[in-house]
Order: sequence, then C-alpha cells, then structure tokens
Amino acid sequence: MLAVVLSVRDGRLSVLLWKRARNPYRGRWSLPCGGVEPTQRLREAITAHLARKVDVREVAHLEQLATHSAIDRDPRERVLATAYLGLVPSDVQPELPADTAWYPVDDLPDTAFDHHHFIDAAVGRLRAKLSYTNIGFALAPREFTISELRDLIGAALGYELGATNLTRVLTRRHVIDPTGRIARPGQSGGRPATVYKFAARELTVTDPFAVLRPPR
Amino acid sequence: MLAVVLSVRDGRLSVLLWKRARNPYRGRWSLPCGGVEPTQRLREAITAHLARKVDVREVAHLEQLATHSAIDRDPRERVLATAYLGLVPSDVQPELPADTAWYPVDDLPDTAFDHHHFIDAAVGRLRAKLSYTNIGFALAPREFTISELRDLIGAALGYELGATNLTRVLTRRHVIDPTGRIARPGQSGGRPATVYKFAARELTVTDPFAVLRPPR
DNA sequence: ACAAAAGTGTTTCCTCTACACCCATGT
DNA sequence: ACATGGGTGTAGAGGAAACACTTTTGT
Repeated sequence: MLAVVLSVRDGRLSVLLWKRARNPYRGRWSLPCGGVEPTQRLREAITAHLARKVDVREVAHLEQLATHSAIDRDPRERVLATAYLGLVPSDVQPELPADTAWYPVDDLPDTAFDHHHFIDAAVGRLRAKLSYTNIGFALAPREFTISELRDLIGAALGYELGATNLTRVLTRRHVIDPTGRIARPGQSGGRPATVYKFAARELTVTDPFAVLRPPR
Repeated sequence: MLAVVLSVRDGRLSVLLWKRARNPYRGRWSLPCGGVEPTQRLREAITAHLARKVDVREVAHLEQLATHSAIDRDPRERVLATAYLGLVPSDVQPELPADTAWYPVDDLPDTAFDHHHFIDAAVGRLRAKLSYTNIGFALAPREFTISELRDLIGAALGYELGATNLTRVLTRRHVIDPTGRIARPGQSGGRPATVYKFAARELTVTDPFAVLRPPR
C-alpha cells in the first residue's frame, strides 16, 4: 500500500516524499507506504497512514491507481503494492515532519524501490483527468480567480495555458461557477477578478464520450 | 485474482462465467478466479489460469482494472482481489469446458460473491476506451468489413451506430487501414465491401486530450 | 495619463454528424 | 431491371483556439 500525494507547491506540481529511516534504501526518499491490517480496507489504510505519519489530513481526492506485482520490487520479500493517487489543495499547508518534504515532480531525487514508476503513473492519470473531468477541484482552494486557476492547472499539466479559453471551457461545461464576489487587485493594479468556485467537489466526468456517442 | 473476460458472441457483448463446484456459492456462476503464487506476477497468474481452467489462450488484450478490499467479500476470510479485463476477438472459438459459458452482460444470472460489480466496471472501462483508444482491435478479427466492425462495436457499446461516421472517425485517426482486398457480397447481393484491418494491435491512445491541449 | 490585469467579441479551424446520392453486385 | 448493401459528397452544428479590443483598477 502506497500513496502518491500530489499538490501544487510554489507554482510547481510536487509529490510528498518521506526519507527512509531503515534499510533497505535507508536515507533514500520514498513514497509514504505501509502494510494493510486484516480488518482494514485499502482506502482506510492510506488515510490513516497519511494522517499519522505525515500529518496530511486534508486530501481532497483519493483514487486507486494500480497494483504492482513485480517479484523483486522489495529486496526482502515479495510484496504486492497497491498505489493510490491523493490530491491536496494548494492552500492547505500540512505540518510536515522533518523527514518529509514536497518535491517537484520534474526534479525528483533518486527514489527508493520502483517508486518513480508510481509517480509517473500518478502524474499521467492526473493530467489525463484534468482534460475530461472536474478533478481540478482537488488542487484548487475553495474559491479562486481564473488566473490563480490557470497557474494551478498550468503547473499540473506542465505547460502554460490561456486564461480566456480555460474560462470558456470550464464555464460552458458548468465545471466552475462565479460566486458573485470579486477579488481585490494586487499592488500593481489591474481590473478586479471575478471569484469562482467549482460547481462540485466530487469527481465528475464532464466530457464522457469524445466520439461514438449514442444516438439522440 | 480475478478475470473479466469479454467478447462479442452472437452479436452480444458477453462475459465468460464458470460454475462453482464447491462452497461457498456452490452451483452459482462466478468469474474465473484463483490465487497468486509467490513466484508469479499477477498477469502470469491470470493467463495461466485462463489457459488451464477454461482453455482460453487467445486473449488479445489484458489490462488491470482495480483491487477490491472489502472485508467480507469472501465469507471465509479476508481476500484482496485484483481484477483484470481480458478481451477475446469475436472469431476465436475457445473449447469451453462444460462448467464454463459465455453470458450476455445485459442478461446475467445471479453471480457469486460481488462479481457483478467487477463485470460492471469492466464493461464501463471497455466502453470508455472504445471512444478514445484503438481497443476495438481486441474484439475484432484480424480482417473485417466496416459493417462487421459496426456490429461488433455496436454490440460492445450497447447501441446502434452508423457505418459512415465510424469509418470516417477511425480512418481519420489512422486506427484502421484498408487492406486493399474486397469481400465477396452475401447471398442477397450488394456492393462488395472493402476489407480493413487495425493499424496496430496493441493499445494506443488515439484521442489523448479532449481539451486543454498543449500549445503548438 | 499610463501601466497592469481581467474580461469580451469575433474569427477561424477542426471534428463529428446527418443525409442525400452514387456505385457494384446478385437474382 | 431492380433490390440490396457499400461508399462518397456536401452541408451544417458545435467546441475550442487565437487574437484583438475593451473594461476596471492602482500609481
């Protein structure tokens, strides 16, 4: 059981890593991982572990990625590892222990075991779902301006995107709604921005069939 | 470890079920399932089990679905079950043992354990991927006419679709190619149909980003 | 007044759909 | 000849991207 917790930190998509205290791979960075009790479901094991070990309690979205079964994943014994993707909103600041840190996914240290594969898979899943679901809600604060959202989603995707079309796509699909409030401009002026929120804060597929749609 | 093997049989999307010989759920239909040896990878365990128990050796595509961890899945003990989706081309006719049969997914018998959830998940995954990948290759014979393909994909999706647009979408995306050959018309005449094949016989994403594409 | 940031109008492109029409075969 | 099934031409709807232009603020 293993968690890839992603969040945008300082404008970069980052993953939560934990420095191993024991062998194997002592001193190397690894994903938060642990065993599952016979009375626990996988999801409970993940949330309990994150709350206890790294003090992360505000995971806005948690979904299963895959189960890896390579024989020599762990040099000690054969371990089946089920990976989860967790997302933390950018405004949440968990109190991280000293042996835990956020690392930008495009500038990772050497990781223990085969953990970089899990990180790649998690980032791929997030990027794909940004396009056809409302998963952005789990990266963003409850309320935000379009430029804040543009920066968040741009960081997650790994490339810049325009605020104009982002607004139009997300409003046309009713993924985000204006709250009615407006934000105060920054020091350098500029027109005050409309404050938006996500219409739903649970995963919803917003673009279910690209083609081969059912007849109407 | 558990396999949802799907195929189009007699024009209907069907799942391979196996009649349990022992308790629990003796006599009920269940998905092919079994344990995993410590020296086996999950994928190997699935393929070996399918070959040995139900004599299905020609699975054109096999992918992992999810791992279920409900405590009381199995009334005997706590079992983690990793499900796989397998697809068999419509022209392959495995020699099924007497206790094994294809059942249309829209007309299932009562199933053992929570197996109907796995079947639902598998069908959902297949239907979604038909829209944005070339996964149809795993349902179709190596060569086929457009109307054969239309019937296959229509059966998998659960609704009728038009041959015209199917052709255009799949050729525009270079998912299928004409072989150059033409088929003989049936008894009732009609223009001979062009014979097509899938350009690739491995899973490829053909429509990666619906929106929020990277700049060019 | 000017710079900066947000938002709108408009055009263009592209994909998918719909439907009429044409083509090649069997009886 | 005509029924049957396959293929093509063409027009239209809709979503998304690009970009110029307008609005609203701070200094």
